[in-house]
Amino acid sequence: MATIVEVARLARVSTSTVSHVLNGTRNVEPHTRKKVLDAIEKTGYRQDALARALRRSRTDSIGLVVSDAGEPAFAEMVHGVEEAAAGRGLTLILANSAEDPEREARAVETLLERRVDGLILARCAQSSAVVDAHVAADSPPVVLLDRVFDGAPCDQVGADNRDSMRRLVEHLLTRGHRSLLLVAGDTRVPTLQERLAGFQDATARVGAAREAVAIVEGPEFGVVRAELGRALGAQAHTCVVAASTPLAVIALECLRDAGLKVPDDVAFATFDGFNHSDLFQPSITTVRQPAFDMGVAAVGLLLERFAAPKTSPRTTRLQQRLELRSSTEDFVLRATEGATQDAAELDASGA
Amino acid sequence: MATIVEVARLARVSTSTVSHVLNGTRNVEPHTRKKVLDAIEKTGYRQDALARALRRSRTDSIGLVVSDAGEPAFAEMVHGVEEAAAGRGLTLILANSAEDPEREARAVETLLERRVDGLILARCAQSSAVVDAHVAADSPPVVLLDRVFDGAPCDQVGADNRDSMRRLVEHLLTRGHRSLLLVAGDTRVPTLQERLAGFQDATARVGAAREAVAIVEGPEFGVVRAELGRALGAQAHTCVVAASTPLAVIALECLRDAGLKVPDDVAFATFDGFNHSDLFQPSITTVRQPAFDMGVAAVGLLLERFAAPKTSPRTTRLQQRLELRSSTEDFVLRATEGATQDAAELDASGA
DNA sequence: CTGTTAGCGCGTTCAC
DNA sequence: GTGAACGCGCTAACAG
Repeated sequence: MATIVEVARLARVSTSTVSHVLNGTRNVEPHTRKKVLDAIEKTGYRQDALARALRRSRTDSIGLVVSDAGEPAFAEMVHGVEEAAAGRGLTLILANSAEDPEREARAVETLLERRVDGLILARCAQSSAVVDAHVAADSPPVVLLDRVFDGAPCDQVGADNRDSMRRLVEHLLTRGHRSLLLVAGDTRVPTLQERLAGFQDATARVGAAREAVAIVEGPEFGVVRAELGRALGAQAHTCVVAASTPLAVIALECLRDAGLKVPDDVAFATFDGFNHSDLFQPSITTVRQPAFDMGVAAVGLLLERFAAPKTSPRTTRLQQRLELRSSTEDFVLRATEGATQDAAELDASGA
Repeated sequence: MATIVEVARLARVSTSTVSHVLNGTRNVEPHTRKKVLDAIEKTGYRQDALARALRRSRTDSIGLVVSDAGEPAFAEMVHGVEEAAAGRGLTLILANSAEDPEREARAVETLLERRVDGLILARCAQSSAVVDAHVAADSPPVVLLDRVFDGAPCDQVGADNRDSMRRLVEHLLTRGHRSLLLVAGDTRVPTLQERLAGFQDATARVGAAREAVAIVEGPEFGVVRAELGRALGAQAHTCVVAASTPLAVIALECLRDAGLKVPDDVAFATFDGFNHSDLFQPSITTVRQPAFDMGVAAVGLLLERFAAPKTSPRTTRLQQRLELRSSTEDFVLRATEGATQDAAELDASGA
């Protein structure tokens, strides 16, 4: 590979002139400029981003660490981040922690060694103190993605999980459901914690029938599955709500094993959801995360942070879309008087 | 950030000793070693990957360009590449060409500027000559992923598309189908070209009923959709086969619009497919691409290429899994004599 | 076993 | 408008 020196020699100018032609950083006579460009063409010269970065102490790259590259929602965030980054001339270094705090810490370390200009982190459930330290140190700037929390010392992009879950459950209540089962999962994860809170917000309003509301939570998928199986046997719920796609998979499997059909026997709704839900049965009511846009927004925050390093941290919450489908809409409640009455009240109160 | 010089000063040794402690590249006395480690601890020193790479002329990074980061199959490949790369101490720079030759060329250029040690390319349909040139130049080493072709001047990882399609169609023929419709898509894409060839391999054996076999191809999804709508109206096919997930989506929509139910009115099968197909109806017979493993294999080839730069290019074809589901298995052919007879023949011939 | 030093390729002063 | 020279932080070759 040709270097800038060879280009300069061939063009009979100094390396600094070549550099200035390349970067447009000062005026150069059209004639010499042409000589330089010709020499570049002739030698097939290509800038060395390494040397350039070393000298400028800027890499024009950002790092992204996701907690589960296999999950479609995260894949979409990656997609969004790549799109936005490429659009701004930033290259993307991608790492996957696979929900392993140790791998996450190593990934962050590697990215810092590579001197990324900024860092976007979708942290894992039990993120290590090492990572926290870097987040707080904030050099380079960090944006937390998806799993955000109040009072974080840096910029964040999340979804309005609590609100969306509340809206979803209120809708279900309006339709007359009183016996709901939430598959909440690992509530140490902020996202799932927020969704649980939203569920409680909504169900708290129906004091009377509250004993009919059940919540299955736990960090282990196996445990959740077992408990869910028990819960489904113990009581007939009219609607099951899953707080994420993996949990929805477990729930749907459990329902199938229990011989319960959606929506004939029980209604069903989930967060995140499945692609192309409209094409398949059961067609599932879904709170859809704007995953791509969240990735884009994260890059946006990072760039604004580059421009204004001192301003105080901001949190962006993107709105989720409630996609109503037959899994809840076609479920026919055998209306008891109480339920119908409650529903009427809720409607009247404008939920 | 502390540099190696400060560490050396604090430890009262030379920078080269620090370097050797860091890299384990020569023996150093336990005592001085400890001094160095303490100094590193105290200063919070971290290696600068940029300077290191510049000096060693190796970045320990690889570049990956995919043609559609939004497609789950590619997302899985990315996942596999990341996993394998991280496992070998390589960081991954990701770019998405979004099926745009120009973006692809820019992405490759950027990765070369960043001096990646190797390049993995899932090229877009109309890959530019610029990219071809780099592939041929082979510095750094290139591995073609997914969209491979005979006689490529570099290593490749693909799937056995032709074989798998042949197996799928032979299975369908065995079940008595004679009137098949293939949604082939953009046959300039090697993958789809191979699947089309496999389809023809299999159907060529049933000479008699051949006029019943239809193929819808074309680079534009919109055109495919329109043609498919016409084809479905023109003739009653017993089975529709989609050559990829996006095509499957179009096909399922067209079938729905035509009022045809899967599998009651028509059987259906696809390549790549949808996640969690077992949980939904229609539950679709799918030729599943080992996307993750393909990503892993690509990194493997790259590493072997690092070790042996001169050996001639190799192509790895990973086997695809045929997942039979109710979309084909529950379809009941109103058996004409001819069909049953043909099926018996095929069975006897051991397809 | 340890230190000195040259340069990897570039951008950027500071002179002219 | 142009060029010479320095240094970003590190490793490798050589010297002791």
